[in-house]
Parts: sequence; C-alpha cells; structure tokens
Amino acid sequence: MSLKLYNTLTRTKEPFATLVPGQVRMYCCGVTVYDYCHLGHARSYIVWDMVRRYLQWRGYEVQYVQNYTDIDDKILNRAAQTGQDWQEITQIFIRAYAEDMARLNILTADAYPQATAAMPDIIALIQRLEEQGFAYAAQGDVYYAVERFPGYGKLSGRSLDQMEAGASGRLEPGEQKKHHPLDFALWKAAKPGEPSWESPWGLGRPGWHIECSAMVHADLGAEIDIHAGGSDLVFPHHENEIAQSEAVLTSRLARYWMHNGFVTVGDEKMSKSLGNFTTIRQLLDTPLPVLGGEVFDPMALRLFVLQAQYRKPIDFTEDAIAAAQHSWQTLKEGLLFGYEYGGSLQWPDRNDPDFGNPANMRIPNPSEAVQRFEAAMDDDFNSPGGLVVLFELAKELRKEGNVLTHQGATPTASDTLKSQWQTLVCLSQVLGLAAQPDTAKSSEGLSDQAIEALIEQRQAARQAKDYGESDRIRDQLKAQGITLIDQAGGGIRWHRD
RNA sequence: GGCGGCAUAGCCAAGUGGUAAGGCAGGGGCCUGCAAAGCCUUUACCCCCAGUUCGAAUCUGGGUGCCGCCUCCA
Repeated sequence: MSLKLYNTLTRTKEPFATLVPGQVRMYCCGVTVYDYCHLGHARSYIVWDMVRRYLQWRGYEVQYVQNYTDIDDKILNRAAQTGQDWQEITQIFIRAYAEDMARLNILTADAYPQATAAMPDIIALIQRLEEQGFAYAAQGDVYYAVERFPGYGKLSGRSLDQMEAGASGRLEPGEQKKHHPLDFALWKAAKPGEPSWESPWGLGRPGWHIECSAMVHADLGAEIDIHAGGSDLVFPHHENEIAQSEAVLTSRLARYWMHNGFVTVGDEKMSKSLGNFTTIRQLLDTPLPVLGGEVFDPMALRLFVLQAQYRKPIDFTEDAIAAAQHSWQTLKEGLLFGYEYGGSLQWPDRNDPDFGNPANMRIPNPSEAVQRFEAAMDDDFNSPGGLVVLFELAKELRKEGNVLTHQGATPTASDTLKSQWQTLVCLSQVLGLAAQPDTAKSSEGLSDQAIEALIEQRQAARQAKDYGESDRIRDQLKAQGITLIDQAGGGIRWHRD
C-alpha cells in the first residue's frame, strides 16, 4: 500500500511522491498573532501535526515550517484599541499560541519564520515581480497584476471573469490605483503613525500574501512538497501565493495543497467575524456541566478533532464534547494498561526509567493492527479509520485489565498483552494521543492497612446481615476514592479510583 | 449569480459495486443482600425519485435540504 492524499489543486487523491525521496518539506500557514486561538485553529494545527507525525511514521524525514504573521491591520487595530505597543501584542500572542499548542501535544515546528524578520526577502521578491512585469507601483503601493499570470485561479477553480462578475457589487470605490479589480497589494505605503520599513517604493509594509511566498522560499526552497492550511485560505491567500511565487519560479510552489475543513457551531463556520468562537484555553480551563463539572481534557479535544476526516466539517456541540471526553477515557485506560498491570504481569522492563516510551518500543511488524491502521491512514489520512484500531486495542486491554482486577489473573499470555499495549501506545503516538500515569494517587488518603481493616469490619457486618453498617463503610471508602469489588465467591478486591 | 462540498442508527463517524467498521449514548441478561464494578448481549436496509447492473449506501441522471469560498479568517 502506498500513501495517497487529496490535492486541492487537482481535486483528486493522488499518490504521494516527494521531490526528494524520503524527505518531505512542508509549510503550514500559521496564525496572525493578534488574539487567542480558537477551536478552528486547534483543529487546523492538530490535523497538520497528525499529518506530519504520520509521514514520520511512514519513514519520511519531515521538515515542517509554520509562520507567524506579525504585521497586519488586525494587529495594529488591536494595539490601537488596547493602547499597547503592536509588538507587545504579537509577543503576547506568539507565547499564547505556543502554550496552547503544547497542551494539545502538537510538535514544535522546525522553524517559525516571522514576517517582520523577513523584510529583505519580501522586498527582493516584490522587486523581482516588478522587474518581470507581474507587479506595478502606484503611489507608494505595489500591486500584483493578476492578468499577467496565466494560471490565476487554478487552485480555487475559478476564472478571473467569474470572480470579477461575482465581486462586482463589492468592489471598493477608491481602488482606482489598481489596474484590475482583483489585483492585490504586495506592498502598502505607510500611513502616519504606523510601523513601516524602508523599501524602493518608500516607507511601507508588506501585503498579507507576500510574506508566505518569501518565507517558504527562504526556509524550504523553490519547490516544496506540501503546503497546508485551512480551507478559507484557498482563496485568496494560497491562490495569491501561487501567483507570486510561480511567476518568478521555474517550478511549482508546492506539489500538494492540503486544506482542512472547518469547525462549525450550529452548522455555521466558527469564526472571529461571526463571534461564535470558543478559544482553546477557554474550553480547556472551564469546568463544564456536560462533563459533570470536569474540565475538558486536551487529549479529548485532540480526539474530537481526529474523529472526523480532516476535510469534513465538524460541529462543535455539547454532545460531541461529552462523547469525546468519554471516548478519551476509554483510550486512556488502554494506554495506561502497562503502567497499571505491567507489574502483576511480570514484564521485565516494568521499572525501567523510560518504560512506556514509544521511541523504545519495537512492536511486531507487520501486525494485523498496524496494517489496518496504515491502510486507513494511507487513504488521505483517514484518522477516524485509524482510531478504530486504537479503540479495538484499548477496549481489549481494558477488558483484560478488568479481568486482572476482578479475578487476579487472566488466561491471556503476558507477551500477547504486552505487544498489544505497545502497539496501542505506538499507534496512538502517531496521532499525538498520549497518557501518563498519575503518580500521586497511590500515596494519598488512607493507607492500605486502614483500608483492609475497614473491609474486614464490613465483612463482619455483612455476615451479621447488618447491611446498614456494611453499606456505610462502603460509602465511606467510596467517598475517599476507594472502590470495593465484591466477587462472586465472597472475596473482596479493591482499588483506588 | 459563479465555483466547490456534504446528506449513513438517538449523537458522532468509516465504508466508493456483493447485502452496513468503530466511538458515545441506550436496551436486555448474568453476578449481588442491595449496589458498584465487571462480564455477555443487543440497536440502521444508508435524504427522495428514476436508471445502469445478476447485484448499489457505493455508478449515472433528476430532485430536495444543508454548508463553504467568491471580503479579513485555520
């Protein structure tokens, strides 16, 4: 089997073939840093992280670059509103972005280029476009001449005529500087009081799309393998990037264009302008009634995202939150199986310092589970299909764990369980799903001896048919996080929750 | 108006020609003094109509409904 992925440019699933065998150069359009990230951003970056991890799993060396747009109208507006310096704003939200992504277990990029640090590259590119007749200066601004680029519209699948007709009602007056209504700014002349940079056209700052063209080239080279982003970037952002880059390149900008679907609320796109957004930190930090007052687990958020195919919309609802949290609980129990039962199963490496680290696991290859996982993921990163395998493994392990807890032993071979667990841990890691045991719990509360003593009291009460007393003791233990298991033969086992 | 996408159980979601994966939620049973935990078990003819085919959720045509992009946006 080989990997196929959906290319927005061709609107088909294509076999994945990189420019340099074994290497993937991937660029993902990052955020404009003027506010906290919402769930739409979370989905996008979780998806691209999953893609990156899977490519690595498949043996590719992946170079992953993601930019920060740190100069833009929205940043300046925000600064004007709050009275802060605009660079203070960008610093705050770059830090917030990093924090949010770390909580979601998103790997850090190999580079995070920033527009303000790429000014020489940006200016050089605009100059080159101007020299070759793809751009023209007008009163300190520089515009891209869309009519000069024959392929304009190829990514979004539309023609200039169509777009002009569609946009005719919306074209701003006062844009006489443009030769064609769809020409877009590469460089904007400085307005009084705004930050600006020296350029051949006077003081100014870059337009939105040019930074990515310049930074992709600077950090990854002429033709990259994957260029990714949200569906809302197809037009105009990525269309314009293609126009800018390919006008001066002898190659394509990117071999594959990938776009993720939206997070919706009531089937409407979650977005800043609609005001229907929930920020990542708001969701993860607020106890929720649907979760019985618990906080939503970041891994459950990751699961929520990966349970839908990345190109399809996902609706953000209370039901979905609860389902994802519960699903994560199931998966988590499977992931913790080795920590919980590795000792009683006498796994020799149980006490190794890096026990549970997927990097050190050698799972049986090619096991049936791995094959099914890869078959799903090879088909345009079908993570819901891949999760099926994880859930089957996790449920099987959970069952085995319960048998061990309730009966003290299981007929299943220890080696079999170990390999199932390792497979689960490794494949989960490919999706960025990981759980660590809670080391604090066993040392808190009642001592083992105190618990055993209470259990004996309860047994005595039960034999005397004093069920009021026996239930009282059971409730007392329950309140302290101790669950009793009355076994069929009259024996009692217990565990801390 | 132009272009694109989606429609599968209560909810979410795979499946692109051979009679429906998985998750969540729910039902039933076993066990129990009662519970809890656990174990076992169970729940769909795939938006509508017509067509192609031995056979379609899957292909074709026509409907209906919803969404996205065309303006900043992951």
